[in-house]
Amino acid sequence: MPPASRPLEPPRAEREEGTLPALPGAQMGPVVLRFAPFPSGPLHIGNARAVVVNDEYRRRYRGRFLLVIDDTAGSAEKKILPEAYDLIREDLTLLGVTPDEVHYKSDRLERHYAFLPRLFAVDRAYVCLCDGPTLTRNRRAGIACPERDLPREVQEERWERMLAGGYRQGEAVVRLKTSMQDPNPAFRDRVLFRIWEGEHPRVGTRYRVWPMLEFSWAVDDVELGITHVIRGKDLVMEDQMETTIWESLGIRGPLFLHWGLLSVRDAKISKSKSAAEVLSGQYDGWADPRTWSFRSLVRRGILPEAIRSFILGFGLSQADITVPAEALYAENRRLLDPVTPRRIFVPDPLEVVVEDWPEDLRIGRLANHPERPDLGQRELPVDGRFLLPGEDLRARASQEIRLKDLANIQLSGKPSQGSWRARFTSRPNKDIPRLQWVPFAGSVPVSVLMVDGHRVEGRGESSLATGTPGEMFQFERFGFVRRDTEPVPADGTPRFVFAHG
RNA sequence: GCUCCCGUAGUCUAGUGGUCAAGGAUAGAGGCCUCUCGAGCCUUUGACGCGGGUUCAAAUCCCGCCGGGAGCACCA
Repeated sequence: MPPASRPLEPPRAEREEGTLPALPGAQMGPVVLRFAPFPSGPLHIGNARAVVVNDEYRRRYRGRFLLVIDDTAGSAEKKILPEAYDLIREDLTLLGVTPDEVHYKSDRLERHYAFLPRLFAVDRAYVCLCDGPTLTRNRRAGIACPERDLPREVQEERWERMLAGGYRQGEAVVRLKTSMQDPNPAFRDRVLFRIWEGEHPRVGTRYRVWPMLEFSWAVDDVELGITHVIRGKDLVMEDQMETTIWESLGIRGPLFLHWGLLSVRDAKISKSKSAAEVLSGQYDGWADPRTWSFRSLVRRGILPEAIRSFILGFGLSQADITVPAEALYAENRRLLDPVTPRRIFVPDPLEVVVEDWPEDLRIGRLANHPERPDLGQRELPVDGRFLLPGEDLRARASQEIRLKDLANIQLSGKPSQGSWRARFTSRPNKDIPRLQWVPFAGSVPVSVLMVDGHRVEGRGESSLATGTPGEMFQFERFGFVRRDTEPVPADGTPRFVFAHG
């Protein structure tokens, strides 16, 4: 009968609830949320908030969660990456989020086209024939475009001509009539449609007139029945645009809610840089830890549940925040620690020979978990020759140290001929530095991929040689690791990925 | 510069006029543990940006200031 131990199930699922405020005007059932990524790469930690918060509200209100791939034409700086369509869907699955519906912006152009005449009808849109620089200059100066007040018939005719290919890229745009005197220069007669003659990865060259984000959403949020748009406050001007459009038509749209900017201090979230490094082969694919993609986090053994509670802990505050990755690790550690077996890994191993090793001490018994006797133990044969972590060894060159769970030894200064000498002192536990060890004979090479992309090589206990990809261990005095799902290299060295300490 | 947003401990967050001499998490410090100087457990340090007002009473409401951030694209 094992003594009292921790519960088997990961603790504190209950902590998850209650951190997000109630959704204004929401009722059970009819709530419809959306997550709308631009397909330029896989989802990364920066998208986590949008996914988790919207999904959380879906769960709470038993509503619907729509994935709307925001794949309008983009720009030179923001290019669609064709494979991102699949990557994004896989990443949602990784997080345990299943969209109720999936839509593609690029499938909806006809709807956007069909909507625009409603704005002509209320005299709130016009076709502007200024070139780009002129448009910008006039906007800044508050000067109206000469085409602005041409009659509706002319606007509609020019619109038809745009659709028919009568203008080249850059020659015409459709603009919303707000006011050229609006105090916010950015808000003066923003562009609704522009011409783009490139080839789209999904719809090819079928369309040449593309809506801007704000207009497409003014249409889609209403047509898709979105009730709440919850996203970062960097998009507030888009709210204003949508609202302006709806008000001019007497349409009632969804409610907008925002959170402030979240940056993870230790994660350089440069999506474009990551993409470049991945595509050039500098990085180890989209799951390279340096990308901070969802898949890289999962590869490291960060549980979706940890990402969830990490995010939900921020609530919906509009303050801009910078959090250390440690906060995410703390969530993960809390879930992992109670259930994760311990193993021995010795980084940068150095040989230590204990010359007077006792004859009768031939087996080391190590608990698989310090607080879970029910998880059993394993036995390691010992003979006086060990591998110890180099860094610790050098720092304790002539001290007495404890081989954790085994015996105490006195190190005798500097190494000779590549190995260190030591004398056996005693067996019982002692309050001296405790180091992890592995028998010199019967250990295996182990490689651990760290967050910065470098590998720590070392030796581990022999049981690490084989196992199931994805299994988690805590390497004592090293950190939590996950057996890599990438193929084992030709030399057979088992590979792990470092999660955190 | 203009528009908008935000300001509770090192960091993140709870708090919507009294029950707050401000709660939690994480980090820090100290201790514990038949044994992780990197896990765990316990204890502990530490905060309402500043100045005015309103009120019997303000972290909570109002004004000003200071500080921080975002946006200002024919990108999303």
